[in-house]
Amino acid sequence: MKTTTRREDFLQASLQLIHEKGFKATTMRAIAERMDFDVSNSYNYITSKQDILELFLFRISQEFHHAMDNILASSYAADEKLKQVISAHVQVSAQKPYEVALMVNEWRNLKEPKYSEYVELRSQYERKMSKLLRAGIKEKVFKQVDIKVATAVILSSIRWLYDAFAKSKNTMNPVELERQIVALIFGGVMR
Amino acid sequence: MKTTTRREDFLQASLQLIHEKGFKATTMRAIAERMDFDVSNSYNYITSKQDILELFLFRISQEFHHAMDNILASSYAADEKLKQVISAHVQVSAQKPYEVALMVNEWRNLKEPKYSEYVELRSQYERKMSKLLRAGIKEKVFKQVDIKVATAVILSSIRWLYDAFAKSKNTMNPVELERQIVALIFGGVMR
DNA sequence: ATCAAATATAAACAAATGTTCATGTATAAT
DNA sequence: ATTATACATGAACATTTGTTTATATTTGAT
Repeated sequence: MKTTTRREDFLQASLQLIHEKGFKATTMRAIAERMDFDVSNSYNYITSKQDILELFLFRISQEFHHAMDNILASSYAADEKLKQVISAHVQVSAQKPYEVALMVNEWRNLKEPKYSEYVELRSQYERKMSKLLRAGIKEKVFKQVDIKVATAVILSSIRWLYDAFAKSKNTMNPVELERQIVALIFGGVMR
Repeated sequence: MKTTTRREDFLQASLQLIHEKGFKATTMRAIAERMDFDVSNSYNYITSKQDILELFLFRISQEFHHAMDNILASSYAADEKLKQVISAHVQVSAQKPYEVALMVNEWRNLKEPKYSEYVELRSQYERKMSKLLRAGIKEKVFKQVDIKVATAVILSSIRWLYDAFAKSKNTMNPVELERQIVALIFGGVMR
């Protein structure tokens, strides 16, 4: 079977390099060099450098949205939903740390109109999280916290995950990690 | 009195622009244009573009370290210390949101040896937070959480603050914000 | 009024960068 | 064997970018 590997290899090399150096600092020549061919050949696989970024960013964003949508549409209680959202973040961060890294660090490098599109997706995701929290408060499973603050705190508190997995893919146990994080977000640090 | 305003104006314009566009995307010409003078004149105030970044980054980093050190050296209990660390983050983020933004987003653009220096400062800060948490667990005021995870979660959960203040300098009330965040980190979301 | 420091301009530079074009070679299906 | 498709090369391009150099003007203290 032909897995059209060449293009995928190129994209993986790009992803790796962008993660290492940042999007702006990653030159087309550097990617080509890592693939052991000339710069110009890169344009047989993509039509512009921006393409690479857009490709990864919108794909991984969609993945998060899908997970979130399925969880919200379930009949679980709000606390179980929140647990599952956290679980999804841990799992995606574990399986695709470099893509998540782009989501955290490189989305600013998108150009219009993709930039605005992406910012909107990001806002939508935040709104979905807010919705979950609001429901949980109404269900009386969550405290009466400020929704905006809680949304920011919770989403922000899991944004470092990709870094832990990017550094050590094997040593980390996603299941135990999830347990720890859920414990903290649910119950805080105080005894 | 002479407030040597010219250089400071230049640096403020730089900071503003870097916050807007990112360090790499901010050109010396763009800064000069905002100051209404020629590019070359910029080099009467700095010796290189890197200088600008280093200047802001190490200055603000020191500010956080100072605050943390004073808190750790106090005789407060661990939970009160943690509260004060959070308070310091809120205040610095409120007063210098653009500098904090650089700390979050642009430190990767430092070049060696400053890059390694900065990464070390960052690690030190994390270690100080871990120390605080470890003490709190021993004092039995904190739960027996995983120190590494708790450090990452807590520090990460307050990294968005600068953004809230950069967007709306006046509408945000730092005191109330601090209260909300402390409540979440101390007690979690569950009722 | 003089003189030094601060502030500004104009021109030029070397290097880096994304991208294109014309062309060539390997591969696999017909 | 022919042909279409995938994969590759080399040269060249127009811009952009950080920085330097030489020189001028403004400003404030003496």
